[in-house]
Amino acid sequence: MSSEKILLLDGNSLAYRAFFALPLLTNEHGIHTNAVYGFTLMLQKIMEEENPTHMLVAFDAGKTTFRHSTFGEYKGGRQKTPPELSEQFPYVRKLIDAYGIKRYELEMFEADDIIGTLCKQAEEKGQQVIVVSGDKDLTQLATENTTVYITRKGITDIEKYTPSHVEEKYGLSPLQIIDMKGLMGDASDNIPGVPGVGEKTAIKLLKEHGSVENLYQALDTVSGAKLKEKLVANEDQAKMSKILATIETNAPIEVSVDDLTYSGPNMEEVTSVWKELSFKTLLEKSEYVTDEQTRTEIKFEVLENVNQSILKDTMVVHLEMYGEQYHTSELLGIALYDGEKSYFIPGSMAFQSKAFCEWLEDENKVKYLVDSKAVQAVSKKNNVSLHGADFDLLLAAYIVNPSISSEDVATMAKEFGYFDVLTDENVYGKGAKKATPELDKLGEHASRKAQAVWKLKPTLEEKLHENEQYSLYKELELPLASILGTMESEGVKVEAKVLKEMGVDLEQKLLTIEKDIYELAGEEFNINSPKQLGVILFEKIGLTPLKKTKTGYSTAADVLEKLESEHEVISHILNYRQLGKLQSTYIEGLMKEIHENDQKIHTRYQQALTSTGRLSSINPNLQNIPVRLEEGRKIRKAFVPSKPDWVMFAADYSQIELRVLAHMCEDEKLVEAFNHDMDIHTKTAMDVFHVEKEDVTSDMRRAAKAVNFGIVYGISDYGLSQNLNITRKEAATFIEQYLNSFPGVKGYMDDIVREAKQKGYVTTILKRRRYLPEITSSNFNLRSFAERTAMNTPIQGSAADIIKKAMIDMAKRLEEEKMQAKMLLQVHDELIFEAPKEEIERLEKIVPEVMESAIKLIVPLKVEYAYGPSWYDTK
DNA sequence: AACTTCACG
DNA sequence: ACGTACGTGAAGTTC
Repeated sequence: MSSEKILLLDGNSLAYRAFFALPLLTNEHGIHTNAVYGFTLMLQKIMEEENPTHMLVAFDAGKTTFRHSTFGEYKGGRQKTPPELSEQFPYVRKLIDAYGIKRYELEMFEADDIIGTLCKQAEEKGQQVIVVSGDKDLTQLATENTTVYITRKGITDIEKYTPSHVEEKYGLSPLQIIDMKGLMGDASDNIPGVPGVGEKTAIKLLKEHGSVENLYQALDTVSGAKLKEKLVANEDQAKMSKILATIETNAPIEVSVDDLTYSGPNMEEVTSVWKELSFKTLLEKSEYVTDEQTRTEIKFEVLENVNQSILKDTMVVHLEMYGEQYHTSELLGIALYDGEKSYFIPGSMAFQSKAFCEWLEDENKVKYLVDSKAVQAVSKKNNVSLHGADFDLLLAAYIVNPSISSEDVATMAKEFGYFDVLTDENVYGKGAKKATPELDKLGEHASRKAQAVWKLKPTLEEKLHENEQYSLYKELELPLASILGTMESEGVKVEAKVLKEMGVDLEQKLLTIEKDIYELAGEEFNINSPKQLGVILFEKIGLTPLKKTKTGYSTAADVLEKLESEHEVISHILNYRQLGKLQSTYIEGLMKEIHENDQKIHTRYQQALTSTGRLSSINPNLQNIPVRLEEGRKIRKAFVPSKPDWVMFAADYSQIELRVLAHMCEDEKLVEAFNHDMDIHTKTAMDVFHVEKEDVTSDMRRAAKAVNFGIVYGISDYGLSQNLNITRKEAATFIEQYLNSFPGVKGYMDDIVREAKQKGYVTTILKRRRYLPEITSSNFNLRSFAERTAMNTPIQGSAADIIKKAMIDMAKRLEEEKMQAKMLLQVHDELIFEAPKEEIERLEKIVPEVMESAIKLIVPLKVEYAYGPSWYDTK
């Protein structure tokens, strides 16, 4: 017997199995990938275990097969292949090609028949044959030389059918499997068999008689009158069923076993398909990708300090910091790369180098960076201003696809097909084991990052151009990074004393409320534990639970508010929660973040995180400082100017999201409302409730306001009903009335969802993109969510575009006017400045002017502003 | 690390 | 029939 081993796979069946075994995964371009992924895992495993010399994947060619001429309803009544699966077949084929595996399909024949035919040919050649499928019918092919692998639950779990295993399982020979199918039929293929005969009876009959034909010859000896009757009545059908179940082993195929030699995968092509489909786990695990040996070696020179001679006109500069908190963390070293040579300067000495600082400041020296905002912030701390930032890897990757959202160079690089860099976690370790590596390793890591930036620049820039996003990236995000870095580094002064006094006061109040609650509850417990609180309220006191969470009773504020009249303790709990939040998050939390040296808080803006284009703020979050309730709003009294005789100045866009909506949908009434600067909620109430302005009650206005919010969020009757505490039906009526009153809005909502389905993504005014793979999902929830996102993202994202542009214009204007005023914070639709009193008059003119003209819409933008001795007073 | 709650736009 | 309003971050509890 030859040492050749042939692997014959049933492509359709395995892809089906994979599809139903795995949840519906998608990559960022909206392609479903679960079937391809599962197929890949099976393929990897089986090839590793079997090491075949020959391979083929067979596919079904079309709907009609030769079996249909025997039985028209063959495979009738089958559910249509879900579109989520059919769209994956091209990728399965592509992957097979990349592996260098032959594939074949033949008109009028099924994959089974191709496999059966090749199976016999291979056996004749003396090859060992392995057939892999998810379909048990294939077990009829098992012989001494052929083993049939059938997938079990999951994807990589297989059952191996040799003739003896078939015997063991059914008490039949492999060929008798066909007879068995003939008698019992097969619901999935719509093979009728003999009605009333199932697996048990079929096996029993075949054990006695051997085959369908023998059975019918000896029908008299069959015991059981009813059974005999059924067999007689369905003789033709049984014989036909057997024919249908028989795999053709003599199909007119045009390939022969000799064509199927397999010489191993082309891993470059395989990984490129993996990249396309975002198979991150496979890419990470792949030796090809992560093995030290396959990673190209890099050279870098360690320098004591920066000398003039290495500083070129164009370079990558990368600051390697310990962790992401660059405001406080240690600068471990600086990597420089000029396209040929890599340098690493350990420690923070580089900023001592006059040559380096001057080079950073020189706008004619072109810099490529990983994160230009971080470099700007750190530079500013060293009294240096970064100029000439020309490429920012983090921002470029984010604009191409905001869902990437990793700050790690290796993770970003991998997305774009570059693998010669390690993850920070790999180099530093994680959790308790996290530590700075030795100099060599650190230098190599930083240098690899620097080189990755250089190599990735053309790839990303090409992608940006292709998507028409280059100017969004280069003229909006990149200059903004520098401004944000400066704002972060500038920081905002916070009076610890003010917070502390509030804290003492709160402490007292909390203790009192705590005592009251314990008394009313009749026992002491942890009020901060929803679980314990739930037991007290809903079991001990016996209130009615109105809502449940995954883990138990919901004790969220909206639930408690509905129970307020039921028991006295509720209002105390709500009060306790409110004050507790202030104490822990805002008093204690913020005090921890005040820097010793300058009494300031330096937040970090995440410029490459949100999927809509907004910024986010962390360590601490300064975008959610209380304002709605007076007690909380007092926190803002601690936010003060950094210099005596300066004031805080805040300006915010009024109704920016609804104005953006008006701009995009061009609804006549909405546009007119803004052109006349009407109160938009009142106007909405007038149109929805068909009343005159004078007759709009406060409740009507409140409802209209909620509807407007709903419109911006991607309206749903349920959401609105929750918000307004009305029934879903009433909410649905509101929405209908709204959309009838503003037909342009309805048109926009319909169009944007249709567009998202067609393109797979939505865009903002400045061509920011968000991919929405789930918009074509057959899962109602996933699809609905994607549809609401499709409606909301262009609105929220365009508003983000506008304020970002305003920030750039504002920074420029302040510089041109040589003003001292500083932009300190951005809170989505507002900008907060500090300025000397003398500049206020000019700011009152400049800020609204600049913000209102940031981006021209078909409706005016409106800015309101206020100033005072603290952030609290800017109302 | 997941869940719940709540602060903001 | 399905069950959710969009986008965030931080704190505290529980597993």
